[in-house]
Amino acid sequence: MELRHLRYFIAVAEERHFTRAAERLGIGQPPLSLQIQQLEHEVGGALFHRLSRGVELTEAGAAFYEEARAILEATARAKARVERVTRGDQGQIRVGFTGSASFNMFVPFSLRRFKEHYPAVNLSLEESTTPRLNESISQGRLDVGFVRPPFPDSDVLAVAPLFEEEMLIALPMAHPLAGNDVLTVAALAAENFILYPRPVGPGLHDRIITACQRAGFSPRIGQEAPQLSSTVNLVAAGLGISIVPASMNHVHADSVRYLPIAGEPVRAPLGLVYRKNERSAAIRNFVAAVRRAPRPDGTVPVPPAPAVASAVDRA
Amino acid sequence: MELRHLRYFIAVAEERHFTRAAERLGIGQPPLSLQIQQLEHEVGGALFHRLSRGVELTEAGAAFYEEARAILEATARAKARVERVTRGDQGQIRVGFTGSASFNMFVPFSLRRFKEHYPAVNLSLEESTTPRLNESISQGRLDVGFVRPPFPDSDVLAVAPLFEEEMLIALPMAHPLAGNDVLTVAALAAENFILYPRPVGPGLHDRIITACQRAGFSPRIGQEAPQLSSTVNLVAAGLGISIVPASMNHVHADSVRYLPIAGEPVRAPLGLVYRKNERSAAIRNFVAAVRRAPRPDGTVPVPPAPAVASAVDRA
DNA sequence: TAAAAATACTCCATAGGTATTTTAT
DNA sequence: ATAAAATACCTATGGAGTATTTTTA
Repeated sequence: MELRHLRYFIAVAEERHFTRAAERLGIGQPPLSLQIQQLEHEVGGALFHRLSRGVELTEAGAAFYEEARAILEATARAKARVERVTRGDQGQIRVGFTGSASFNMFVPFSLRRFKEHYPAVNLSLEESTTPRLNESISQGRLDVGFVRPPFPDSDVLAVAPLFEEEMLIALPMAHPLAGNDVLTVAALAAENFILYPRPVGPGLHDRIITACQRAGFSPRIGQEAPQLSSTVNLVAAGLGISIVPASMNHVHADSVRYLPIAGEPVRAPLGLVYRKNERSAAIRNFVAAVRRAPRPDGTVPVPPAPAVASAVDRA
Repeated sequence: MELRHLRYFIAVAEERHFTRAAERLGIGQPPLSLQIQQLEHEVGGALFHRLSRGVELTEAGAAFYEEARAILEATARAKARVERVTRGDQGQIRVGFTGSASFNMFVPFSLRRFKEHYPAVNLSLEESTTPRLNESISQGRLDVGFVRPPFPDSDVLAVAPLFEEEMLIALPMAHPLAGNDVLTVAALAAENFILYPRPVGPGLHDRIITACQRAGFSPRIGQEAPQLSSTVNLVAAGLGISIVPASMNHVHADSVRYLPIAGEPVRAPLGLVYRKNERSAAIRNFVAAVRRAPRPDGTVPVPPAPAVASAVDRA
């Protein structure tokens, strides 16, 4: 059986007339008769009663008509679905992000923008650390990730650097230094730093350590936080100070004072990681849409110096 | 697009290998490649990623695979359904019966027997008068009918006479004649008869009138009942007497006395009406099953004299 | 470089066309 | 008697076979 048989059968069933059905199909009546005979032989029963003025459906034919219609409609649906998935209008994207990225409104805003353009694409979200996200994406458990440095230099992963935001010094409101408008990093030499373990976010961790060492001291870790988002909670509780991305400055805004760093700024880049050889149009559309999304105020659009130009953004 | 494309696509999708899929399909690899290319062109998107070691499904291909499987399964189902309907194992039969037929257990018993043999056939039931049933069946609103005489002599209708049951005299328990074991029709000459209008059931009506006239009188109609089933109710209420099929003798058994007729018996035939040129296997099976069904006790199996042998039972 | 898919071509099975016969009312 | 489907026969599209080249990792 072929779909041709179903198309021909439906024409005859609807015209109740072989000759008219043949005209409608743009073929002759004899080949149509033959195809219907083939079909009747294959399904094992007569589909039409031959009358002197045309034909009528048998009981079996009436049953077959419903099925045949449904089958042809299913093929049209299948075709349309391939087209949509191919264009990227339909599909599934598994999006990962680090805790610190989720505080920057760029992430939810760019997700929303994408959803507006591609409403039939399903986005599933997952939060993890930058190293775990890179691992998940290269292994195919996730498709894209909003990550912090270090950006992976791998055969399978590509990174679109999105922007860099300033990092701010976070102090308890009651802290003696909280009255200043700006602070040098050097002024923090005697403070207790609150930091998360380096593997959780090696990029920002290293930038903080480096900034301190440039200022002439090694930061004293007063308390380790499980991850970036909880450092601010510990600062608010008065357990120490920290240096965090500017986008966190709305967290505990009443009990934590966020001060700009005087002199050499410390910056927190944000990047979008994806697979270099990704073929899903939906995912490619997503990457393109995020790259085009407007950057938040007060961020540096393109990475100025330390970007690894080679491995980045080649897909 | 043809089902061939779907069959080939599914083979490649499952083997993830053109050459192996071609072997499985019993064709060569080049024609398979061509068919898949045609399919990809028609659906407007790539269905496979060509790798150095075989192929893998694209996102669109994975979506198409589900649809293709469903379509092939639907064709198999459609085929099976035609076979079942053709064999008469599946279908719909609209069964009519007169009120008096429904009192004879033969009707529900033969319906149940049929249902046991053909559980997938749907029986819909409808009660009406014999003339209306004949009309409905010849016009295609019903398929078969358990009817009383007169059996139709028509170009489109056939009748299978099933059996004849005795008719009994029904008297109120308090009636002076109720003490007898049998009664002649002549003994009823002075009674008030309860009868339904002739058009409702002309066959039994005429038999009662004829029996009375043979006994030398015209029955006096004391009360007209709307239909046969309600005559017994009126007899039970003491409004008169009647002559009814023996199968009604369990109705109002406490307040109505049913007496055999002495001498020439009055009989009530039951027949199954259907369309002579019926092609539905389910309906033909139904007619055959009912004809074969065992007759109730105390009935005359075949019609002895007045059957119209010509028009009956030719389908 | 090796495995496998894509081309290039040839062939033939069969869908479709034309002419005619058979069937059903 | 007539409309319409079936049959007979012919044509040609395109599915499938064989040989070879190109592609991909």
